Amino acid sequence: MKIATFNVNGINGRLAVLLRWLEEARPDAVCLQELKAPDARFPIRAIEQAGYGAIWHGQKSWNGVAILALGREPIETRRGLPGDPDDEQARYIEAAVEGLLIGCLYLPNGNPAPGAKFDAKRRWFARLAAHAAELLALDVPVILAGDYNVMPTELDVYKPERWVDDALFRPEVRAAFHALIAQGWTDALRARHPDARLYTFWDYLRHAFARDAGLRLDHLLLSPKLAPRLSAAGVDRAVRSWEKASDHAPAWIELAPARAARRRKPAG
DNA sequence: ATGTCGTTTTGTAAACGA
Repeated sequence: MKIATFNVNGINGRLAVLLRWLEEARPDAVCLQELKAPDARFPIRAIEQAGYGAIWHGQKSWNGVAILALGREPIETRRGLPGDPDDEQARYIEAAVEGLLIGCLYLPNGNPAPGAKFDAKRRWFARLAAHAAELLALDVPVILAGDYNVMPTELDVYKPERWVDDALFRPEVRAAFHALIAQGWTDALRARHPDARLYTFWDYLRHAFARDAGLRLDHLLLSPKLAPRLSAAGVDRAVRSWEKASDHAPAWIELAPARAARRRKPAG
């Protein structure tokens, strides 16, 4: 089973890119972020014609998240992150797909830092951690995928010293990410590629992609029940080079069938 | 600072957020 996350940066402006990638990659489930469209303008017909069922949580101009499932309808379990009734930004949606609970998230950018936006990012992160802990307590297979707007370590930044004061890399935000991991989650791409420079985002400015001046911002976190099934992970870098590309590339994982996880190798 | 996208609108150019 292949599961991907992709910040599309405008689902209507990038529809041709999304459809081409769906056709080529054929992921079984997809988390999308930055739809930048209200619910009524989600291109559900084109998505269905590509073979996918979908649920979405849209918003005019900004944010917006969706979950796609190949050949089936995702069963929505949550819309919006709990913990703040005044939060009206469309940044979280959750669904059951093929026995898997999938949380799709778009964490606030938080710039400029310090400031009100940075404080809001930290509060949203705290709410995510609280909800993530509740998901772990369910003791079911869970994946939390999306644009976390965090580079977890220096290996995830083309030039770390330039980013130390940025909301995407400040110590408070990295600490929040590592505290989340410490709950028991597995950062799937890093688990499969411990030493590789893997980026999922390249700025439109200053020919960042041509220079490979990238950041790893998009992450797939696996619950303990799911982590043993991780068989492959990667980034579809080429998508970033396509015409009218998003500034993010899709990140993906492959999971072995559930029964394979029960086979244990002898210790040692 | 740089400078590039998609989006929206007291709209076809400028602002905003990323």
